[in-house]
Amino acid sequence: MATGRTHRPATRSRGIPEATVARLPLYLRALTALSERSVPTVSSEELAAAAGVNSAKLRKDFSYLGSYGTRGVGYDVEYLVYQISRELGLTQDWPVVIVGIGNLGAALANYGGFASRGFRVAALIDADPGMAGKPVAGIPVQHTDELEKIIQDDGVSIGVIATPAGAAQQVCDRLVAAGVTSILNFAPTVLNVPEGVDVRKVDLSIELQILAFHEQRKAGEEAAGDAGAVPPVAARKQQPATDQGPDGDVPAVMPA
Amino acid sequence: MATGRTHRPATRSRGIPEATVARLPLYLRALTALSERSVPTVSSEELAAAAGVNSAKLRKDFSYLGSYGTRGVGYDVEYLVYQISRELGLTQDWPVVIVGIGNLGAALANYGGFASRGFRVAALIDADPGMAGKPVAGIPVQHTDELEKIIQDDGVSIGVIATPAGAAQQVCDRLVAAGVTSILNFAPTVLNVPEGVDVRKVDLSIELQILAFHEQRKAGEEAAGDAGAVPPVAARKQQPATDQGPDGDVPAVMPA
DNA sequence: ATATGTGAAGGCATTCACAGCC
DNA sequence: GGCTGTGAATGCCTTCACATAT
Repeated sequence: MATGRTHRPATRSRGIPEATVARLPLYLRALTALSERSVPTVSSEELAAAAGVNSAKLRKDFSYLGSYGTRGVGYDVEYLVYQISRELGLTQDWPVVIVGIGNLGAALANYGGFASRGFRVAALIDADPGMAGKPVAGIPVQHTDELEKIIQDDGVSIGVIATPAGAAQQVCDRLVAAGVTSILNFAPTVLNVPEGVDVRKVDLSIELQILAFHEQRKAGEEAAGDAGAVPPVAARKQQPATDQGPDGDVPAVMPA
Repeated sequence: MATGRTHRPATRSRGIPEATVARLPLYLRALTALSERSVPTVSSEELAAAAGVNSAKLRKDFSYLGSYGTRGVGYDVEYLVYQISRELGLTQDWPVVIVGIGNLGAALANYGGFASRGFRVAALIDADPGMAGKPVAGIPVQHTDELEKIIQDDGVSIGVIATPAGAAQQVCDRLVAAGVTSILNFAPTVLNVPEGVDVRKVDLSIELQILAFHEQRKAGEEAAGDAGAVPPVAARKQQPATDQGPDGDVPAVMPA
């Protein structure tokens, strides 16, 4: 600790582990709920429970941000909300464009949690000329031709791709060429991007397949009958307190 | 155990690491594309590129499934498609219910990749009586009252929650009580489930916040051309913060 | 007395690099 | 020669357990 005073978040922010960054939004959500109930302080134990992680992990995570707690007491809710928001970059406004206004794109445009925290839908873009001008979630859809102009005019750096898989890479290329450096991809495709561009993907189909894998495992406890040489289970896994952790999972994906 | 070379035939359906399981769907998708183009074999290098991972990782992943490749040649596409499908449990049909047919639920119901591979939408469920009977994606929406009956009648073990955050835990409890053991949660809430139930979550807001974090870091780096040296204090966009912040403007709000 | 902050230990996952087989 | 399969090395993340602070 050495530094008894003067935290230096800027210096540390460089070294926050990815796994920790991925949990900060979770803590922030739990803290915001506490804040709305006017709870002044919270212990690592309580907050961890609310966020669905264990307390040691939470404390370690917070230690990367700085020493924001008080021993023997806990954490000041408002202060932590502010610190995490700042660390995540939510104290500024991020204009976002959504490309592909089908069912999913419309759902995203209507998603409340969007505007609520730092993000603002700057534009909705679709390739169908018939959609141009139509308002979705109160925002008029614009044609793909306008893509570059929109991004440059509004200084958009985050793009959401909700197009069919076949169009995704092309849209991605145009977004990147126009200046977007972070992409959230809902299309079931691997996107190729140049160095320096972050991509995160959300893939329904993959999530379901992972669930199916575990589901099959659960079911295959007494019926092993299937093609191939699926061997009988040798060591039965008793049902100990599976750490269950709502978390045993890795965030769906990592940046390319 | 570590001494000899435990000659064990490809019989390790048991120890597949989570990280590997999470990538199998990716490989499967790439392989399916190859299969459709009638490509007979593929090398780890090519397949890895298509899936967006590196080849050493892919080979290691496949080694957990067994020795399905041929040295000097590569992997047989059709054979691998089958093996991975089987491993993921996709050779059987998984009935799925979607609860919460708002914008998002409708988008999910319409999502093609659903039916295409092992999954079948068994029912759409919504709490709004006004929606009952209305067809979405060709499937009539049923009222929440029917939830238990549907799950039991169809033997549903996978449920998708696309309700508002406030309703998610309640829906989750009912799904679990009725027999569902795997849940895909789109609501921005931590779900509490008993042991043995798997939950995976998809959270737009969290993904955006993670992107914002990296985006902010990129922006902050532009100004600091050189790392390590003492950067100009004023160049940082970061706020001084450090003290109990009389606050400033905590962006009040939060989703649902 | 109580709860944080953190070295140290232990577990996983990724990457390396080469032996083994075609 | 070419490419897979895999021990070994490396690095990251989690968990433990306790010194430290209020």
